Amino acid sequence: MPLHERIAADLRRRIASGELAVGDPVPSESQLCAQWNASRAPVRQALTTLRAEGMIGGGRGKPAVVRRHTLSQPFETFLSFSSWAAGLGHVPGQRTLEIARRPASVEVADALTLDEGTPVVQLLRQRLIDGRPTMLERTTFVEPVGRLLFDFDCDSGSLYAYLGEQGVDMTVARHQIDAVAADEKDSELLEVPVGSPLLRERRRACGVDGRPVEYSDDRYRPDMVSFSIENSQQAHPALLRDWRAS
Amino acid sequence: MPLHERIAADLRRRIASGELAVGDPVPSESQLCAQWNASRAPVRQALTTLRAEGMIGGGRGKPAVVRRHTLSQPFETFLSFSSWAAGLGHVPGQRTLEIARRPASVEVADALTLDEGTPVVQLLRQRLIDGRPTMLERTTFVEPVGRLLFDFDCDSGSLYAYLGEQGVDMTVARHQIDAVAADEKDSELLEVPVGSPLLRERRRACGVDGRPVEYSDDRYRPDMVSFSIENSQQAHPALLRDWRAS
DNA sequence: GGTCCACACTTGTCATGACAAGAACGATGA
DNA sequence: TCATCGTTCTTGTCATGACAAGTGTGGACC
Repeated sequence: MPLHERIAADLRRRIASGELAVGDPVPSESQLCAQWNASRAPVRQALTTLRAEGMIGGGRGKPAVVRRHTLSQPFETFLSFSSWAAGLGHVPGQRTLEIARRPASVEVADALTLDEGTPVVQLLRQRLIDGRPTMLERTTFVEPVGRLLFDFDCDSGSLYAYLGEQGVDMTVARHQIDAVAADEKDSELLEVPVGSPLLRERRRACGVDGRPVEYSDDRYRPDMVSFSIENSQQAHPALLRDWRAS
Repeated sequence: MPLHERIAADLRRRIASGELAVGDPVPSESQLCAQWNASRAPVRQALTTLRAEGMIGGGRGKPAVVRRHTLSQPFETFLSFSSWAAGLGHVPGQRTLEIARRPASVEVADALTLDEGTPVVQLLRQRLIDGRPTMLERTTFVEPVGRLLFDFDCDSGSLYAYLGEQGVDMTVARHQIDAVAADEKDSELLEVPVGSPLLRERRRACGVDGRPVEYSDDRYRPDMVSFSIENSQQAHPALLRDWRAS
C-alpha cells in the first residue's frame, strides 16, 4: 500500500476511534511529515483524500480540523429500494417482469465500459409502495454478477442484500437525474398517461476494484417520489449539476 | 489564477468545444508540461481535478481519454446559475421578465415559514446558456432581502454575488427535485411543447440565523441540464430520497 | 483598554529529479 | 495466423527545495 494511503488510513482510524474528536485540530503537515519521516507530497495527498471525503476541513493558512467522525450509512439507501421504503414505514413490493441474458447495447456497453455485444444480464422490475406502482427499474449487470441472479427469486427480498452475501460489494455509485416522457411501456406499468413526465435516475455502481458492476435506468412517478438534497457551505457537497449540449 | 487552474480551464474549454471529442486521448502529462512550460505538479493537479469531475478517464499506464464533454461543478456554485455556466466555459444569459412585490401565496408562505399574505418579492427570470433558453426561474425572496433587488439590474451580473456583497449569506439550502409537465408559460419561454417533461428543482435557502431567505421553483430543459450525485461508502452523501403520498 | 501591525505559522503552489508500476505496441517465434 | 515477450511510453509515487498567500497571535502604540 502506498505511503499516502497508509497515512490516510491511519488518520481515518484515529478520527473514527475518537482519538481525534470533532473540532480537534488535525496534526499539521509538518508534524505528519516528521511522524512518518516523509515529504509533504504523500502527506498532502492523504489530507486531500480526507478532505474530499468530508472528514476534515481547513484551507490556506487555516489548520485542518476534524469535521466528522461518522461514516455514512445512507449509501445502501440509494441502492436498495426495499430498505429505503421499509425505513419509511411503508411496504415495498416488486414484480419481476423479465430477466434476460443478452448482448450489451451501445448505451449499456458505454456505461459499463464493456465492448458492445458483451453478454450482460438485464432485469425489468416494477417496484411498488403499499401496493401502488411507483417505479420502473431497468437494471443491467455485468455477466459475472448477473449470473447469480438466476439462482435468486427476485421477488422474494432485497436483491442487493443477496448480492452482498454473495460477495458483491458496491462501493461507489454515480447517479444522474433528469426527466423523460413516459413511453407506452412506462405508461402501462406505472399507470400514467403516455407522454406524462417521469423522474429518471440513471445509476452506475462500481465494485471495490472501481470497475462498473451495474447500470440502471429507473423511472419514478414524480407525484410519488422526488429527490432532495440538503447541504451547507461547510459540508462537502455530493451534488453536481451537469449541462449537456444537444 | 493558479497555473493548475488555468490548465484545467483550458482543457475543459477544449473538451467542451469539441476540439477534444469523447474518446479522444487527452494530451499526455509530458506534452502538457511542454505546452505550458510547467512541471508535472500543476499538470497532474489539473488532470486530477478533471478526473474528479468525471470528464476524463485513465490510470496508471493508461493514457487519459475524454469521457464526457459535459462538466460537473461542485455545489459551491450551485446557487449561482451564472458562475456555474461561466465555469463551464459557456456564456450565461438572463432575461428578467418580472419583478414584483406582492403578498405571499399559501405555497410560498409555507416554504418560507411566513404568514399568508406577508409581502414578498418575486422574480421571474429566463436563464440562457450560449443564448439558448435553458431554465425558467421563479424565485421568491423575503421582503428585507427582496427590497435590495429593486436597486439592482438583474440582467447585469450575478444576483447572488450582489446579495453576498450586501451582506446576505446563504449558508444552508434544501433542494427538492422532481419532474413536471410544461405549462403554457413554460412552453413559451423554454421553447418546448406544452406537456413535455421538465426537470424541476425547488430550492429553499436559509441565512446564517437559519431562517428562510429565498424559495425558488426552477424548471430546466431536461435535454440540457441534469443533476448528478456521486457517492461512496466513505464519503458522506447529502442526498435523500423522499416519498410522499398523493 | 482598545486598535493596529509585524511576525510566526500554516497551507497552497510549483520546479526538479528520480524510480516504480502498469499498459500499449511491435517484433519474434511457434 | 496467433500467442508470447520485451521495449517503450504513460502514469503513480515520493524526496527536496523554494516561495506565495492567508490566518492567528502577541506586542507596541494610542
